[in-house]
Amino acid sequence: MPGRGRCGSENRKRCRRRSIYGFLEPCLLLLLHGKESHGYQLLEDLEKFGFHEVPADSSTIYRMLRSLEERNLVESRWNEGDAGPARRVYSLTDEGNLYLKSWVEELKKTRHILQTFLKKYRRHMEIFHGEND
Amino acid sequence: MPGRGRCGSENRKRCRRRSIYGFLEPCLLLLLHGKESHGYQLLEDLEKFGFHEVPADSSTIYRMLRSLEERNLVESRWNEGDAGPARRVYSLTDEGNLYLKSWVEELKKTRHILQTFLKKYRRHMEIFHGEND
DNA sequence: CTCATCTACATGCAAAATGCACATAGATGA
DNA sequence: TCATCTATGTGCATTTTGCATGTAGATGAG
Repeated sequence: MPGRGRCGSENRKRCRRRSIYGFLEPCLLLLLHGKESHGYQLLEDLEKFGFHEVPADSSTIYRMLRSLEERNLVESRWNEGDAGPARRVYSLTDEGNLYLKSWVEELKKTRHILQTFLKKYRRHMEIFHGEND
Repeated sequence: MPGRGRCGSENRKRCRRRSIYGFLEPCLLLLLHGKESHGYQLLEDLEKFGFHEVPADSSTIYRMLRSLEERNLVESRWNEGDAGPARRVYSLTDEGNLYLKSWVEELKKTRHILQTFLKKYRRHMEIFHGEND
């Protein structure tokens, strides 16, 4: 069931996200690495990264895939052979592979900044409250 | 010199960010933890987190601080005593302190997802190319 | 056969975040 | 006097994204 809310509780509207921005993009690229797939499948496979909630709406995923295709990072073909409605099957291009690689470098830096932040916070807590977490 | 470009090279326009979304918010809160400060100072102090480029424009920082104040997470007063132009000095409220704490929990989850992603990528590289990174 | 449901993809719209250009204004020193 | 630095802010356009909704073939129950 795609298109469901992402923010946990019911009637909250448009809550702040507080997660990695555009992280959907490298996730899709990595899922497509060495294994072609289609939007609806990718939506389900995103779970594998350990999100508590799906990090994006289905519409966002379809749009992201089209955006990747416009930038020649993935390519698509129609698969009408199998059961069910036709699917647009995406696969990674060589360029997309390189792009994924650059994303990984970026995410390593992000991890480092995150470490710095959390270390800094812990130090603060030790000084101000004698707590540690 | 605030207001400079953020994307490294010169003529590129509006490049994709590929970093943590809204990460500015917890950074500002942590910088204000136990030490009041003003926008222009905070802009410089952001370096301490190890960013390669400042993660936000000065206008974004000032707007973010106002937004935090509207949500009662920080409070401000005017400091006109010292040298130079008047500064709006912000300090963390109790509520803001709790909010920072919740941000930290969120960022720990983010760190975990990031680890999962990078591990998954490394595994792929080992399988597909015999490389490891 | 009919109809609800599931799978799959897509669009329209509005809200939110944010970069860039620019405005404002006091302080400072040449 | 005037350029420059510090400091805060606004206006505008672009990008991203959630939510609602549309379309359409496939599938199974009745």
